[in-house]
Amino acid sequence: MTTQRRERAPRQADVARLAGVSQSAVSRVIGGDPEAATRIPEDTRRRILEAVKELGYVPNLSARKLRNKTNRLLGVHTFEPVFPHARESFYFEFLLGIEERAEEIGYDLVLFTSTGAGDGRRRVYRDGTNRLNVADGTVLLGVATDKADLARLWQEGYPFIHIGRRDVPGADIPCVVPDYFGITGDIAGRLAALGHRHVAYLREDLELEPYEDRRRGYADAVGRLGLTDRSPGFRGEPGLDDAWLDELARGPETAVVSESERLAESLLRGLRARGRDVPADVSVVVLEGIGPEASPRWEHLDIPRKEIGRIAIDALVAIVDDPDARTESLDVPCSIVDGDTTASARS
Amino acid sequence: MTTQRRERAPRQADVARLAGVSQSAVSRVIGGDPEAATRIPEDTRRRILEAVKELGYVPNLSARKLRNKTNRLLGVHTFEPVFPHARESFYFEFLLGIEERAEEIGYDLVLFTSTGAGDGRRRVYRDGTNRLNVADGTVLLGVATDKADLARLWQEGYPFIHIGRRDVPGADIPCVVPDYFGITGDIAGRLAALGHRHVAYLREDLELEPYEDRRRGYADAVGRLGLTDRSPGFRGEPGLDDAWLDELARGPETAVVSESERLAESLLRGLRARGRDVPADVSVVVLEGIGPEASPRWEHLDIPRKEIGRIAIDALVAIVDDPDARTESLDVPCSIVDGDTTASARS
DNA sequence: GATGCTTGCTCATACGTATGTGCAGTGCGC
DNA sequence: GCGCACTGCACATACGTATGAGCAAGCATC
Repeated sequence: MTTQRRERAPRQADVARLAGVSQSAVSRVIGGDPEAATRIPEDTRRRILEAVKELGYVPNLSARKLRNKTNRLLGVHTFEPVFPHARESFYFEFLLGIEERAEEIGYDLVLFTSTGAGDGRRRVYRDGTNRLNVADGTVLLGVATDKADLARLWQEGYPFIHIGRRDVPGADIPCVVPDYFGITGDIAGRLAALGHRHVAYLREDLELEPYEDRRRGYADAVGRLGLTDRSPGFRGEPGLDDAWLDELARGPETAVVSESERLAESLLRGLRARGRDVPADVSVVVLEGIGPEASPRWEHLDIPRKEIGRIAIDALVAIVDDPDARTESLDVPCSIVDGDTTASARS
Repeated sequence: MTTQRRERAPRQADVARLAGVSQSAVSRVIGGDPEAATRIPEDTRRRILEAVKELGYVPNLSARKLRNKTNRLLGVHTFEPVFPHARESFYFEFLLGIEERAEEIGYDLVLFTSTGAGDGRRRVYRDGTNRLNVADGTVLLGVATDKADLARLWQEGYPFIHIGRRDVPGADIPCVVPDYFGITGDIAGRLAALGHRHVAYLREDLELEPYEDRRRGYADAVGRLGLTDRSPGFRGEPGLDDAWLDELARGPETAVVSESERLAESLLRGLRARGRDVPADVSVVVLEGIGPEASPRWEHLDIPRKEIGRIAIDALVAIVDDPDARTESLDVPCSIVDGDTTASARS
């Protein structure tokens, strides 16, 4: 092994010349092709490996990928900045799972992170070029998903999977998604089991797919369980106003499902201002992962993010291995974290 | 543009067939080769671009890189986890500068982030393969730099630059480094200008390159300015003990340079316990970027991290463009942030 | 001693792109 | 009516790797 800095990277042909064999012999030894490797005797094999060391040969990944169509490199692309802190704590656990699983199965990870447009949004395509294709496949994340990019990736046949459900007309985007539909149904069921018959729903002013699933799951359960909900949120109106708080304080409702901690907090303030409390008069469940430091200890939905990250990698690898395999969206069960904000219905 | 999902990615040859030209004509139109493009009439050009749209052609980056040896992709590799929060705030600004500058000059960024070894350290090589070589060059960061990796990259001739000085015997690693030597000299100069003649130095128990530079810069200035320093830190002993605090409280020293805020804080406590205060009796300057919320407002060293990130990209691109250009380490001037912890020497 | 199997390789080719060279056709000058 | 420059492409090749096919030598078998 020379300590000289090289002028040109050596290729297999150089190794071959030094070892006195052909380039293909080198390739077989390097690649560890198991069937053919046995046909190369230990002696030749050693000569080749010595030449590799001597020249400091390192395989050219681009050539490999061109030939093999595979790299053992998986990408992670976020449609919004990863570096900025704001959303980071939310995505952190996904990334942990992704990283963990990728390493377990011997894939390397690259994180794509350039901003093509000037608007801070991450885009996949930059003047007609798909940067992702240096990796065998990519996990996509982020609320600000660019659907045009998604559609194009799908149409292009590039192997990818999206964390969180995203619908694109005409394409069926492979996703791994928290089972919001099921868990909001379970939450309604739990409230019903506590004796609550009149319930309400607090809706955020956002029309993203994850919210749709929660709303459908809740509505489905309300119907199935014969509950009554006359809240604005249930009818499709976001927010929480004084008129509705007045009505809630007077009315028969004994339980509320809130799409966010923020809404739940103003609900709590509003109720207390009207002489009512949680959970004595009204039970509250929050549909969002919230930190352990929250007060009160909201009963809430927990998304198994790390697990989802791991599942995303497995699903992606399946797609990479067989691009024709139709991958349906994968639902991952969520759980309910007990808190201090639910109780039996007052009789 | 068909909305069908494709079986196989179209190549330039497919586009050429559809447009009734040769593959090379397609390449010239796509690549925008300016000299040759003029020789292709608008009509043919349009036919080709239409075929590109029709087939949804996207260039193959691996083939391009194999042929061109360039991607317009730059890598960022951290020798320690990026995702975990601990060190993040420190590296955050570097990354901002890197990202900003890369975008300005039309390069895309990929962040390498797999852990080869089980010890959580990021390594560049994974069973003899250098993952970085999917990018044209890479910016390396992190305190836990693996010097063996660095040496191998250098020997391999791979274009890279390290943020922060790192010395490897036999190789000269291209670095962009905060000019600790210069700025600690300036700090000593500033103290001298305030009339301090007897000074002291508080040393961390770490032997990393950045600390060496600060120590050399300080020592050099002390000698040059004719100051006196009889502190353990100046002699090479780390830490701060009661014996020394007693001596400092009694002795002639009127100014202290501290390698960290942590040390400065215990210094402050020790002095106050002995009836002395900062800056009335002793001036203190801290050699580390500290948050604005610190109290007292330490006079301290400021590292222009974003600027360093930007410079790293420019230096890297220079190396990528001409691998033979010997890139000396780049010193980036630091500045002193005024605080409430220095004053003129008591007379 | 002809046949066939095994060993230990080499040869040739394909992956998709970019580019130097070449060549047929057209228009112009004389 | 011929030479010449210019236009508008096509042809061929190289980048570095992996792999199916093939081939010579050696050995065993009948």
